[in-house]
Amino acid sequence: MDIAVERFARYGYQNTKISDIVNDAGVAQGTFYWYFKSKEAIALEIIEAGREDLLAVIKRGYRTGGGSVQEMVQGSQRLLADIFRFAQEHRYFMQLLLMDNGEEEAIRNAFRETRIEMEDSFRRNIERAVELGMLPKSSDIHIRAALLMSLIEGIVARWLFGPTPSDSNLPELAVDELAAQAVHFEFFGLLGI
Amino acid sequence: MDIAVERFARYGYQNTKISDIVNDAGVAQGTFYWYFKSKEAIALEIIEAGREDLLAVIKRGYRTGGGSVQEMVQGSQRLLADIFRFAQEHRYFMQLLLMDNGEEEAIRNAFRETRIEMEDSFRRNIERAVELGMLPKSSDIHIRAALLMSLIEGIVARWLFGPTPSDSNLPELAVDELAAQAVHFEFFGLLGI
Amino acid sequence: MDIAVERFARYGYQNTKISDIVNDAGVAQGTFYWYFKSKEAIALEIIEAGREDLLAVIKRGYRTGGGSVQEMVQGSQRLLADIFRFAQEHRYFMQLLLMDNGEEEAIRNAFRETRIEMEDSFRRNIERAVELGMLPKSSDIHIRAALLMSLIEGIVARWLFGPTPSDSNLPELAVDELAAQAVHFEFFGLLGI
Amino acid sequence: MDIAVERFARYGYQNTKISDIVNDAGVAQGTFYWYFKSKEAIALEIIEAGREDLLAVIKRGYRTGGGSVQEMVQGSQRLLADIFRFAQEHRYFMQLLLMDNGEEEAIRNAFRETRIEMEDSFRRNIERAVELGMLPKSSDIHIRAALLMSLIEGIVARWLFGPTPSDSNLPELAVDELAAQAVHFEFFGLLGI
DNA sequence: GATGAATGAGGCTTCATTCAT
DNA sequence: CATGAATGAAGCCTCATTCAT
Repeated sequence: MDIAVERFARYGYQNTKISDIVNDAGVAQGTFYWYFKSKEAIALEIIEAGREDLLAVIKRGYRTGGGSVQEMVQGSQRLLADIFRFAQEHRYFMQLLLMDNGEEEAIRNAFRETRIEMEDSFRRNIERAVELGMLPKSSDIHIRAALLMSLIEGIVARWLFGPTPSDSNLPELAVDELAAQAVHFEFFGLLGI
Repeated sequence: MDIAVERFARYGYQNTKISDIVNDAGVAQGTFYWYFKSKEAIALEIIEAGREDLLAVIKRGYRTGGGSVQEMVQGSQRLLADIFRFAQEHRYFMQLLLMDNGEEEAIRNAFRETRIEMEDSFRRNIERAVELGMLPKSSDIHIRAALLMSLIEGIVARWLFGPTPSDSNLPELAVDELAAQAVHFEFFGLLGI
Repeated sequence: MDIAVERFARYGYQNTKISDIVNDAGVAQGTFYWYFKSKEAIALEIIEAGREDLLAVIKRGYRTGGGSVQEMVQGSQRLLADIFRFAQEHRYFMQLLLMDNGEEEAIRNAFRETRIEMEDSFRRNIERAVELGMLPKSSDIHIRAALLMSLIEGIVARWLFGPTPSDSNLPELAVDELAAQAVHFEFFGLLGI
Repeated sequence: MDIAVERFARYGYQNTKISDIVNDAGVAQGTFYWYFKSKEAIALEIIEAGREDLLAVIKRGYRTGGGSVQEMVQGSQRLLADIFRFAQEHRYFMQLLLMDNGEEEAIRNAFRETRIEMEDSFRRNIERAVELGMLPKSSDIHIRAALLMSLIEGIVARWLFGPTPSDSNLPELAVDELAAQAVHFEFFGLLGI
């Protein structure tokens, strides 16, 4: 699965031949089919495993127990840092999750659902913060969650998978710096102090 | 090209057969090759045409001639509205641009460059605003541009191509409402008044 | 289709590779799929064509307009001779029809139905003869038809496709001789005059 | 072997995987190869066992010690009944014997030889009856045997393995009734009293 | 310009058989 | 005797591209 996820991310699902995977793995073609029902099956297993790990990270990051705005911002920054760290450690999975709007129905859906669950977590987070009076009420919580999720997806994709202009230091940013910048934008926007 | 871009967007590049395109077009298979050198060639032509149109919209939107913060915000909102309108009218091209990180090297690069140019436009916009003292100085302009671009890409993708939760009214939002929400988040973040 | 039917009959459906057929035909592998949807499809087309021809022969052979027993026997002999001649001229199709209780569901059914139609024709023939008083009434017309059909199938299979003992002259028998022998057994049995 | 013969008969030799057989048997794949050299080997063993049993039945049935025509008919009916009973009790083997003109050379030949031996037994029977003056002389004893064998094969196949028209009572016939009908046709034909 | 038949390389999957334990 | 993981050859089918007309 490690070999497969890397190849899927680097060269694409369709461009990855079973023969590539088994060659890398040093086993025979038939051996693949002892462990996986099909090419699609291994992709779905990869997604499922990644999904669980990622959602666990997000779930663990929820420590919104009320408190000051500053504490909320710090909490958010911690969560983003966790997510970014996860992305760094599972870069091939994240590349697929963020960038592969693949051509295979089932696979696309599996990724899609993972992202929906992720966005949902953020939405619940925002909701709670609104209830606690830490964030202003807004007509559509969903749009805020969508904007936040867009932010995270986009910034991670650019951070890890480029491309970035040559004079940008984004790729070299440490996890905590990136989280600081992102969370700042998240709460204060371009105009924020 | 209209037929092809729709099929590419709906079913994917690899899942679109030349025979599908020509069937829809009502011509023979060989005819395709009179007009396009290859399957890749038509994709690249599609991208090139879309790229020009899109960048023209963005270029036209630049009317930042200094002024108050409010004017800047209004200008930005106008630009976003223009972009959203373009996306609405060229939904298949936008779907490919935003969601197809395809498997074909050349095609992926063509999309990628278009997005880089787009992001670059935003970066220059921000730079100018900083120079004019309308936005606070920041260590990395690129990151701000990346965050802004992420915002726009993510929100357009969700707005037009879903999926969105059933209780979200995002898909029904009018161009101007969406632009208002996005620009508000852009400048003030979640906490913004 | 001629090439395919021969290979199917000689070596079996499963043992016949598409590459065998196209090699014999002197065309490329892909060309096969321009004319036939699949390997199964060509088999079904072969069966359909053979079925129509065969049933046409049987239908044409019905000239039972009443008359003496001798005329009935002669009519039956003519019909059998027609069938045997057809079998001789379509030996590969007949070999499949009579001997291939193949492994492919759809193909087996297609052959099966053809044989059912054939047996049905014989049953109607017998029925008419009984109505005309030319044959004794019998509890089960179906069994008589089954016995008659068995006779024809078995004798044709042995005549054309062997194996026969070395001292049997069955394979060398002319169509009319074979028909005479078969019809004699049909009407009079082993004890018949 | 019981499991294998059933699967071979129901789904075909080629459609039966070794893994199917061992799964049904509740043993491991490798175990199969401790008992049988190959897939073909088990098929040949199945055929050999069935062949011996079947020929024993036929041999036992020979009690033609001269006598009246009526006694001859009764003897024949007893033999057919024995064969039909055997077929009923070994339906999967019989299905293969009668209907599987399989694709595997060796297997096809093994079945073929069994049927030749069977037909040979009938031929010797007829010969003796002719010598004893109980049956009329005929130019070709082989053809008579072939016709008789065809009769038996065809009627057993239809009786046990269908298909039969819905208004036929053939499938419900008891062994003795079937034997009576068949032997009647055998000796007297369609016209026989 | 247009047609559509022909090409052929390439990939996923199956499954009988082997073999180390 | 038994296990079950591993092997790898083989075949059906797809589809971008070509080309004679």
